[in-house]
Amino acid sequence: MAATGRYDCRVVRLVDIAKAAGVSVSLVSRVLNDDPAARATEETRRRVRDTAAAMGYRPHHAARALKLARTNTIALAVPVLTNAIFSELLRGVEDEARELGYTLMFARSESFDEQRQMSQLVEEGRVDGFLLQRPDDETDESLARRIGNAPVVLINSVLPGHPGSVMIDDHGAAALATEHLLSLGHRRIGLVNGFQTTETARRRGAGFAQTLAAAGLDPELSPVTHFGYAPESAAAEHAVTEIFGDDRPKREQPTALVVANVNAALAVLTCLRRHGLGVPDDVSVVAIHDAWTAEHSWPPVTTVRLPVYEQGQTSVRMLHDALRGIAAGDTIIEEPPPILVERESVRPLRARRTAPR
Amino acid sequence: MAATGRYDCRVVRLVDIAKAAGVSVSLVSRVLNDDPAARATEETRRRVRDTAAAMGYRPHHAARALKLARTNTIALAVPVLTNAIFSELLRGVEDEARELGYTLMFARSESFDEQRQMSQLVEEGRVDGFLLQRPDDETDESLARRIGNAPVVLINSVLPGHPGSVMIDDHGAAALATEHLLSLGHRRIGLVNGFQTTETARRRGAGFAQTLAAAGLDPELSPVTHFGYAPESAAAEHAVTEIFGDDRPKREQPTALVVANVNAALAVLTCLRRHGLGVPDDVSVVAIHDAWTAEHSWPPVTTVRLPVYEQGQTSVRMLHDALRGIAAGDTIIEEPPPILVERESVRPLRARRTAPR
DNA sequence: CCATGGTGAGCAATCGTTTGTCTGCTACCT
DNA sequence: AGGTAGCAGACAAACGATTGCTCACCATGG
Repeated sequence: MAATGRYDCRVVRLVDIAKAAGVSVSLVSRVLNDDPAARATEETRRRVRDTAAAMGYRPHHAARALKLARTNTIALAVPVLTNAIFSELLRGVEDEARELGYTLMFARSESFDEQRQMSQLVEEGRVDGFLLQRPDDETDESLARRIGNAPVVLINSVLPGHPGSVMIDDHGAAALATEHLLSLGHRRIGLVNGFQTTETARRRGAGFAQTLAAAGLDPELSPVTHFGYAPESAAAEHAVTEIFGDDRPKREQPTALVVANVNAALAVLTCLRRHGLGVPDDVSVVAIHDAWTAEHSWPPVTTVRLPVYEQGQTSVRMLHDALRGIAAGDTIIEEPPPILVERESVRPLRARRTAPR
Repeated sequence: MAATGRYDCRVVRLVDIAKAAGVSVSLVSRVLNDDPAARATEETRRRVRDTAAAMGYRPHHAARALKLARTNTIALAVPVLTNAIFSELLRGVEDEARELGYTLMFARSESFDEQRQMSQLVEEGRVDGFLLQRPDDETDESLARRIGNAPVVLINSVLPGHPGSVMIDDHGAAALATEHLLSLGHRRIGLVNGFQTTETARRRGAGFAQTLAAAGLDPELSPVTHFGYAPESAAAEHAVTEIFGDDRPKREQPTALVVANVNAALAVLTCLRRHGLGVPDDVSVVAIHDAWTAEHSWPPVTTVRLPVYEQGQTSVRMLHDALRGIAAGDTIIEEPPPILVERESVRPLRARRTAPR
């Protein structure tokens, strides 16, 4: 047997099994694939299966993909991999992909650009389709071009004219966070939100605003910022400066903050401290999304946990359906519902250190 | 044109270009691949290239992989993706992979097991080889079985008998952290280390111990724990309890801690607080590896930054060499050297709140 | 006794590329 | 003028798996 390169890669092929079992290649293929057209005695089938197992046969992926025009591989493309929230999504995606027989390939959205479109993965026959979480700063036109007409399910994002988005209950999560603060007596609440261009920010902003309105509060007293979540950038600093800076009279400053993303919340904590504001003594903080980092910040952050694992599962199922020609509409994961995880970054308003009323 | 499924996937093939340009398939292939055996006039070449570009030709990956027995794809398998340190490694791997013409595929080490061996990826012809960071809790035998005889470069780990590991300067990093604390007057220093079975923990432990020994210190005063880094587990709690628990007389407790991993350091901060120990007032903390989370903890953690980006690059180059039959030995990335990033978790010993000596 | 049909299995084309070999043709040398 | 060298390009066989079709054999029924 010839070795390819320095590694002894003699792979077992159908023809090897056929020879060993004394049957034809096509019969081996049919038996191993449980093809109903396979005409063989039970004894022959067993012999084929046994020799295949004994020789350690693995179907050659490229050959099969070439013949079937199907790779049984899907890609998951997200803006950043190193994100504690993403790990939940990944678990769901991975579990469901395995369940449905897909191999999973990861990619960072950023590793694609005008040169290297994502649709290339499909055109080149590397993957059948992909799950995509849209980067915050990309225009509709650019995204549409990168997607081409490849089968795509969008995660936490939408594209006008594109069917198949999977969202979570951003509205409900923001409402739950806001209600929690309201129930503790807070009346001036700020929202540190993501970029206004993103669908999640819109939905979280709406949940926040509607909850305040339902409580009969004046939106003027509820500052909202839109600087995104990236902890490396000065996003949090901008947000905190805008809300607690000198432009705003002290007595109009919020006593509590809803931060639309737990990673951003960690940066917000640092900035609040720099501004001389204590958490929770001066400002209470609730973040949307739960992650292990929220437990290890100071103070540990109260969060709203969302069903991200289930979102991952559903995304794969939707792509699977799309690949089989079953059109899918947009989906919002509402089960299980958002849950409040109470930690130490929140305190009732009356217990504030400086101003009891 | 027939559409596969509901998506219009008419891919452009060589034969389409050949027909359009009025030449044979083989000539198109040769021209597009710059095959020196291509015999064609400059004019023909241009015509072929132009029509290929105009028709948006993408070579079909599976067909090429089948013919060439080479995928130009490598996989990166790490225990956890959601790790701020990993993002640096990933950047390096991705950049170098693109440079050398490889497509990158990610996998979590955990998604492989006795059923689904990693070597399957190679046997099935999905990837040419992979980069693997060994999970902390796997035995040599199990790992060797999962790898099979596939081309693998190990990252931050070793396997007896396996050539080709890429390490960073763990020894130097631990030494630098320890020296920093020594230079500030600390004499009783603890090490919160990873599992004793891992190579990185051994090397960091050695750097720590040698530095202390060189300073003429008694190792008995330097407690070392081996509970790993996972922030979800009780690893940090075990470590802090072992070092600062009641078993150890108060006066023998360390005044400073080297934590072998920045993620673990965040958990350690939380545990120290729970034990009533202030950082840096009662205990100074230096962590190995730098990450954005270290800036946003309380207090921000002093770290040792390591050249993880370069490690990623080198790993890909080593795998590339191995695939071309160039045997590679083990490598330690020593350039650039470890750098101390000073933040607020460290204070000179004489300035301690409680004990001036 | 012949037609029919079911059973067990093999033949051969095909997926899109690559690559060794072959075929004309022109031009040049002697 | 005949032989040959060199050039432009086509032909065809792979790579490994899938699948429609064919084929031989045997039993059964009319």
